[in-house]
Amino acid sequence: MSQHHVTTAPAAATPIDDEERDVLSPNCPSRVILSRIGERWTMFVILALSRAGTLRFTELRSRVGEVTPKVLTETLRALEADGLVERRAYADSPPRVEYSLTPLGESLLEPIAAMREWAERHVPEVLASRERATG
Amino acid sequence: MSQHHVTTAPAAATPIDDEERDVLSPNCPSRVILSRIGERWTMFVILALSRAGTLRFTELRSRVGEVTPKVLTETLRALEADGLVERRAYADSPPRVEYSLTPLGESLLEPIAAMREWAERHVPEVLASRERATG
DNA sequence: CAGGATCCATAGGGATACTG
DNA sequence: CAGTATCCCTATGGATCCTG
Repeated sequence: MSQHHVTTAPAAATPIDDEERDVLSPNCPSRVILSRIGERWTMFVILALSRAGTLRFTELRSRVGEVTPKVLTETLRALEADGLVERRAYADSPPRVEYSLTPLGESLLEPIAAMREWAERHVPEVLASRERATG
Repeated sequence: MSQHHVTTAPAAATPIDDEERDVLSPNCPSRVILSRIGERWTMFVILALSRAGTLRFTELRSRVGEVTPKVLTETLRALEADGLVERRAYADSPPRVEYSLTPLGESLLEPIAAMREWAERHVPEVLASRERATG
């Protein structure tokens, strides 16, 4: 993620008729979002929050059961940085922090649902095919 | 990927009210497909094939410009194993191999489109947010 | 042409232990 | 409670060179 691959062909008349090339850019919309939701715990966090509305750090953890705090924190920070999740910290003692989806995060639920539907309908075939291939 | 987490609760009245837990299974439909399309070159290959219909190995490469043959091969093999891409080899000389989407692969274009639309509409916000966060 | 074979770098994830 | 702080490991992806 630290590479830039500066495709800055300056003012030269670069014929950008093809959207194909776009897919390769680190800033390609699809890539940005797909690489984000493709990460290990992202989907879980988003779906958990979409159901619960609001969850505290430990609640989130307990729904997974296997995430280490470090990794969960990283996931949440990334989602927060992307504006998909809101982190609200209260100055209580003991500390209390609540996570929830932002409107932007909620808007993502729709394409996610489409993907899930496809997955539920077709992944059995994928798995079968995969098994045939590897044995 | 070697775990199974066989969710085959036979006849036992296992209260599978929560789909949440499912997300964690390696065989969770969503995870299967998301981790596949989340891989570095998968989307590119699928989209390229969806436009061209059929492409040879080198044609595919030239559309990317940066994939090494090894990685492209791995990507294609994975897609093939999943039944999303068809590989047709002709016994010519020089060798000729053509890749295309299977019907299953084509059916995936729909949810992908939904995701792309969301991405194109909202990723600017994500990027802006991301910039605000990291500076 | 369409890869196979090798070697290598790194990042994503994880295990553990500790703290404001 | 809600995280830090460390150390560590493997898989993914890449660079290179070679070949049926």
